[in-house]
Amino acid sequence: MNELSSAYDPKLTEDKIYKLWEDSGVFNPDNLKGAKKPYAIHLPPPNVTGSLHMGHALNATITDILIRYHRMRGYKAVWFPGTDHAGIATQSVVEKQLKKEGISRWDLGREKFVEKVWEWRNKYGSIILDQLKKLGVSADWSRLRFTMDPAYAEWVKKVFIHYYEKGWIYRGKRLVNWCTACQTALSDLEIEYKEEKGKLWHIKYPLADKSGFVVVATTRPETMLGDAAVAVNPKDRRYEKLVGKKVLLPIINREIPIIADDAIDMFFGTGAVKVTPAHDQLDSEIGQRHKLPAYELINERGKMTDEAGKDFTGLKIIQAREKVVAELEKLGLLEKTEDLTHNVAVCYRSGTVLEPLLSNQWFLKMEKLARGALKAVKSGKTKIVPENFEKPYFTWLENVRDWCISRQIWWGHQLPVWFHEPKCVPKDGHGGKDFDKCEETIVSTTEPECEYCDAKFLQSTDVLDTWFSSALWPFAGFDPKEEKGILKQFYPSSVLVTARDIINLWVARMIFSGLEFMKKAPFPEVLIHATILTKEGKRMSKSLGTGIDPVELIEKYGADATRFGIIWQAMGTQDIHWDETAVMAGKKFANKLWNIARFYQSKIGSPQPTAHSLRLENAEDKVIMEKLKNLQSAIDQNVKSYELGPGLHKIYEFIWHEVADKYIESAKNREDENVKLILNHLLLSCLKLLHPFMPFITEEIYQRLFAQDSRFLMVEQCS
RNA sequence: GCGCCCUUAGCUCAGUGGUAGAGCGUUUCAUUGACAUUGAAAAGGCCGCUGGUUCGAUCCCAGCAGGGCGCACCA
Repeated sequence: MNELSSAYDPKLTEDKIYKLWEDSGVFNPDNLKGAKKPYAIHLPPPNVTGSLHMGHALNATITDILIRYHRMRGYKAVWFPGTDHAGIATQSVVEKQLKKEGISRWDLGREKFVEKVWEWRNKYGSIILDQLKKLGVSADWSRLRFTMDPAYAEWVKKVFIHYYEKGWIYRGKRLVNWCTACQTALSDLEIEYKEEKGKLWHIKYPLADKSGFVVVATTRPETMLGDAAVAVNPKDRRYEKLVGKKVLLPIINREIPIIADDAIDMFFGTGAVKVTPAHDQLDSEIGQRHKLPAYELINERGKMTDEAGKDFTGLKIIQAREKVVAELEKLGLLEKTEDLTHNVAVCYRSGTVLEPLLSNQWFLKMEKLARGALKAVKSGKTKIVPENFEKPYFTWLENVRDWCISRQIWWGHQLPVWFHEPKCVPKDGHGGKDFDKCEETIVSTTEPECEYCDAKFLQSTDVLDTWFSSALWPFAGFDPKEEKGILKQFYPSSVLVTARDIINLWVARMIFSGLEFMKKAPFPEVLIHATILTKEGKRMSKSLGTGIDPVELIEKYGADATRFGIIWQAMGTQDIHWDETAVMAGKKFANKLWNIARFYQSKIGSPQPTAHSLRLENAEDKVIMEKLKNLQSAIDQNVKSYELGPGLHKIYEFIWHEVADKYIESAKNREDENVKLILNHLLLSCLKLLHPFMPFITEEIYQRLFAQDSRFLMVEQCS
């Protein structure tokens, strides 16, 4: 038992202690002898787009506290870690990196590009794991998963085929949100809105009978080339007499009808709206109601098509807009131009303005799945903590549209869909027969063979929405040899710890996937934790330079201090305005604890008999023991209701101001034996209480002062 | 437009139907004592505003103002 140095140095402790834990195998529940009741949490798999930020650190710290707390209390606790391939997000960071070298993904081709992304994921995947380990995360690394592991991929295919066979997956040409930069469709949840200053052009559409004009207001004049109607509100008196008449669409010179539709807001613009069914969500709905044709003006590259007319074909959207405006001006049909600030839909990854356009995509019918997910929460089988996050969950599920699950990117799970070659290849000796019987599309885990001819099937080049695979996280991708056993023991898991921004994107989809494939919701509780913002209340982001790297804090103050600083501020679900002084307080607190241990070492030396022999004759002994008892049950209560910040504040208060400032100060003047027993009991109890929050220093002190040898870890000493 | 949340010390935040609390910062004093990453103390608050309920409101209720977030709209 070496003497403790006068100041605690996390650098001399943390790596050594982490190795001790890893070597002991206690992170793997199979090695927890005697533990019975399962306690399981799945790490929300971080995207392999880059390194972890404070949000991950908060999530990981909360989870580690819950896991360690339960492991210490005899639960068979397991934390399943892993990472997410994060389709579009990862693809786009790799593309950006390539762009710096002047290469596009098209230059490389699909196969080589995907290799590059794998290289990226290997690099960042391991950086992420190192970061988690530095924080002290006690996850079961022997069961690390990645959402593109072979076993995971098998599940993804199985799930797709299951839905397909139920008739819930269909392919259709629908209006989707198209990102011209990422060259892919996006789901409704992948849209973000950006406020932008634009213009509102008022355009005169001449009535076909030459009796006057209808003025429409638009922010996108170029789409007039694809107008199929002008719509007004049926209650709008101004246009009452015009409904049913026709206008002559300028430039294109197409006669289009004036129709009445309830969706039109009488008070915006002129109350008359140009309807472009192929390039606007609302217009598309109006188009369907009124059976209007959809003229596809804009292609997937964001350029005008032939349909836009000779003068416009091939122009970029902005060029087409300028040209249309110029033409209208020339024709004297531009009434006026107003400035307007409005929100434009942008891609959540590239920030590019999204184009609504018609595209062949695969959709998953949401009706029944959404109903199940709604019921799970409404019935209380799955609780969202705190409750107020239930409302947005309900609202989304109640109004959800079918989920566009196909993406035109290269990084991800290719759809298990196979298309017959365009032409049949006669089988030897059987030429020319039965070709029309060939299946055009087959859904299958493996490459199918045509029954009727020798043509090959080509796999769909689309990949699945990344959330289609993350939705399976609570049950997919385990080693097939032990999958059954793991799911039997640890499905459903005990709680899901996550951030509010992915409640619908991820949590809702895990719930309905779990219900569909495991017949049970994947977790009884969803803990929604705070979001960490800058001190000024701004979003932390790498690109804005407002991000903080948890590893820098760990280097500077130590992992325990970092965890302390995070949890110290995590008082509820209120956003955290990050304050580094809390981490400094953590560092000081670690040193305080260390010096309590030094005092113990110098005054008492060796471990004392345990609490059974305590006699409480002295008043201050009674008081401190009473306070300890109260603290212990308060912490149990706090952890149970996920109030980790308040719990930590109480432990801090007790250790610093009760144990150190009061009890130890008075103990200095005492010579009796009882004070040694009490101090022994106090220090050990404090280590146990604090261990889930600050695992390194507590383990280090425990190893130095209490453990008989290094096979004895805090984890096994605290039930 | 609909919904949720926030407003308490200089800063970041707790908290309770009955003298208002922490961390950091500030000021004063102490000093080699387990710890200067220390101890003792102090200053600093119409607990956003206006009404209501109550013997009593920072807390409960209503309204207002300011800030944040989500959803919808954004022609």
